[in-house]
Amino acid sequence: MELRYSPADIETKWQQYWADHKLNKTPEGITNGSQTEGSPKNAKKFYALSMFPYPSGDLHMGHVRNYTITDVIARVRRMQGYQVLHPMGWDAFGLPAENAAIKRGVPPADWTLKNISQMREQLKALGLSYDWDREVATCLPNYYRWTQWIFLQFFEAGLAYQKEAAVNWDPIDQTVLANEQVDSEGRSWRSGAKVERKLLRQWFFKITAYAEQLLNDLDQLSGWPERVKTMQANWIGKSTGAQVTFKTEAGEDLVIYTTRPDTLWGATFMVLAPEHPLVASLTSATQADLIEAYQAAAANLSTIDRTAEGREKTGVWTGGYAVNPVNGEKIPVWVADYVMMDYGTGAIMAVPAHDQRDFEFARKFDLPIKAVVQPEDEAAGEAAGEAASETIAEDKMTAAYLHDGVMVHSGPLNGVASGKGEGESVQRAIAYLEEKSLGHGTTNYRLRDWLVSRQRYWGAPIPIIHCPHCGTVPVPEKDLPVKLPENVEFSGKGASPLAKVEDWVNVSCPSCGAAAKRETDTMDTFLDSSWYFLRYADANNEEAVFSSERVNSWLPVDQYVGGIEHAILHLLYSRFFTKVLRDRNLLNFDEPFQRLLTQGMVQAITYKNAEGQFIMPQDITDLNSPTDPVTGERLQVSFEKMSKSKFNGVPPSEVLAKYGADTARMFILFKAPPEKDLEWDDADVEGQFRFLNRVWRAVAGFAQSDSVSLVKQIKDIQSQSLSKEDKALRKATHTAIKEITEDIEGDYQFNTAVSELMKLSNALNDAKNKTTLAFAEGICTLVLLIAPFAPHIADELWSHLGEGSVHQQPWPSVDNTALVADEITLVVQIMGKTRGTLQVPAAADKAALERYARESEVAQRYLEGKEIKKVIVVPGKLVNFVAV
RNA sequence: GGGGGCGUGGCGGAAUGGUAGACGCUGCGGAUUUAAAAUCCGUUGACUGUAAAAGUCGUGGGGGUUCAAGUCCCCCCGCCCCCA
Repeated sequence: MELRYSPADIETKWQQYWADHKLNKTPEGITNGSQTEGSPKNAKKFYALSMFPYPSGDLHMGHVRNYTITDVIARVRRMQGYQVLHPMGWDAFGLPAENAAIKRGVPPADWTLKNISQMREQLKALGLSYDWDREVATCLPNYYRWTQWIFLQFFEAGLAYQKEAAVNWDPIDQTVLANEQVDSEGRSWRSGAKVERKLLRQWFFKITAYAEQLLNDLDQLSGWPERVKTMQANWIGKSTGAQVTFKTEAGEDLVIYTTRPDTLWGATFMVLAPEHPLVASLTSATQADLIEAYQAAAANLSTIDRTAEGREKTGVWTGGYAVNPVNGEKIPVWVADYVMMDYGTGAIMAVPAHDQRDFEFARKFDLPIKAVVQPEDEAAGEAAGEAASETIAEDKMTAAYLHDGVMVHSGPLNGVASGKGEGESVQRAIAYLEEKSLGHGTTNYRLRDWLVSRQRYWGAPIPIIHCPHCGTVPVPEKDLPVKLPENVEFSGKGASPLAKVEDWVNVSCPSCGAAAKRETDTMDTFLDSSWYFLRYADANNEEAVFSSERVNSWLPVDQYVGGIEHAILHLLYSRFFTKVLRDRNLLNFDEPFQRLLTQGMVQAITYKNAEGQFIMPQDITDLNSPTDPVTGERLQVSFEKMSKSKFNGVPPSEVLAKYGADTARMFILFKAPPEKDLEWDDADVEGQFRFLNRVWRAVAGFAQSDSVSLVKQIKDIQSQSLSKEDKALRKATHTAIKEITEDIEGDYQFNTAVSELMKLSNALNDAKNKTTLAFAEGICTLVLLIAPFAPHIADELWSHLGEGSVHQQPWPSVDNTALVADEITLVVQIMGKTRGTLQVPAAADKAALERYARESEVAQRYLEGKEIKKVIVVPGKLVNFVAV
């Protein structure tokens, strides 16, 4: 055995061994009455999953971190005797492939498949324990056939529909986007372009039908980070309130939605969205031109622009009025773009005294303000930062009054406490409205239906045929998949490239046989990724989307790992799909991902000049005191997410070539807790490499000594009969087992798990006698414990110690007798301050501990001349004297 | 404005209410070496102090609970994320 650790010599060897011996194959059950092949029925199962990557062609450090985390979990579970499903695949549809086709003329399929095989090799080089037999790629017909099939399930269930709507248009990618795919600044999640508004006929999925479930079932997700659940809840945006029917002068019903029906008596005007259907009939002849111009201007603005806080309010009076049903007051109806047609009813009553946006609008257009909530007393008014007088003076208000108080000028609500609680104003108002048949309590969601069609080529074609006679006809199941044609021209402009492929578009109607046309839009790639985790359970099924039995036995995913950027998008869509497929009786669980870990970013150091430009490190003379190569000014140093544009990317291939996969894995796990951002540091990588070298030398030294024969006797070891030193070593060994097992089974504290490996390694190196049974046990345990983290070196070392692959050995178990110490360190405190420690027998009882402490030199010194008031004895820990 | 998270040495980070800073990196000193790399040993919160000791302060700031607070409670400051 080599005394020098050389990862290049062992890593590919073991990767080949694992593949040859099918170590990572998902266990297959036995086919009999109750069990289906491929389903984990008897044993405990564990489904470990990383979010699958887009095959860009190159693995980056974020991937390495994500997959290493899941791999450690999968490997530990296997050693613990679980049946493990740990698959990998490709989120392979998407725009980069199409852009490559436009730029370089490479067919998207070729480009994608080449990238996949390249990245697959990179993944294999990391020693990730995937069952490659279950690999999926969403761009292959044997996968997207079933994506199309699922689309038809949605269609059949009435959850997929077409409608004409003002949608988000990405001018760079030349396609529409769902609301979730536009950030808070109105930019595309992919291209970063400012999205535009366009009126288009598009396909939608009725995710709003599941809004309530998607919100409520968040409670089931105890293994999810709180902030992800909060983000989803915010996105769904449930609000409760009431719909109230006003009457226009012409006698038409004008229904508004409000979360504060109790303030109805304070409504002084109304506002309609520019798109509201009643605008035309309400508009007077004199206002018509102004209104039309305003509508035209609003049509070009995105939701984000229209609702931005602090934006100057705009609006136009229609010239019309409506009647407030609770008090018969006639109030003017305005049109303004801060009211959205697709939220609530597209119409609001404006209560400027108690709504900030209404307040700003009223002040700008000099509309009346009427307060109907008054602070309960002066103190409340002052505390709230409002007018200090007992009553709010409408003419002096500088902001809407949003705090609690008492209802006034509100007919039946006068004197009632304002608020949403039991018996408070909001509930009383709803009861009143319902009693008088003026309105009713209702619930509203911010969540909108999911726009799923895209005007691009490289996606799953929507399996629909448009027939002039039969209308929208689903492609019959037997005709799936609707394959993407290959003879396509890519221009990157205008409609979907599919529209120009005549022989593909023109088909006969499956229903009546007449000449008809295929739908030329493809599906949002988020559909592909909303069910891939189900397909892994039965990845090679040619007959069905999956066997329900297999899916029900493997799912839910026990541990899902991915980036926080999918907190809403992918995770919300996947939850929605799961619920719909459950309601189609295809599976029997509510939530797809039991536990979720959102790993932090991988960052590296960047240098920025005063203009905010990133400077390449190789242009900087002295990295310890970096200055601008041109101006000589001091550069700003910070850690940012790795990227080419910031000149701080570290390609995984470089690290693998220099140190090997095991070092890369260990470094990434050790450097930071998984959910926190990780700062790349070459010196720390070096440190990990040194650590693996120490492990190698320690084990190699032992394996070459005569003591290696002791390995067979380890199972007979008994702490009781050992020397003091061996006992201590054995305690270190079993402490490591205990701590590492707990770190992994608990909150995935890989950083502390690795530090425990280091402690054990240190204890072994410090051992004076390296020929003992306790030492042999320590060495073998170290190799077993390090196996999930650094799988190659562990297998190489194990091959010199034991039989078979280390990854097929059982995870070590703690011998509690080894953890018992003969002596403990007793802390002596005086008045709560630690003054010293002493070694005492572990078996000492409270009285004995107090006696030891009292007689100790430190206590004598500190307690001299003082009176002991009280003694606190914490067994096994400390004695504290309270003395004056 | 609302919600969530965070604040600990030169750095990354550890600490069931019980010795703060585990483990690692960096720095410093030393051994080995013709020299270097590699390796090994020691040291590395601040301050006071010494021959050796020993002591004081210290987990963003201020208060509180407790024999004992990084940890629990109240107020404040700063940073990050999400939603408006």
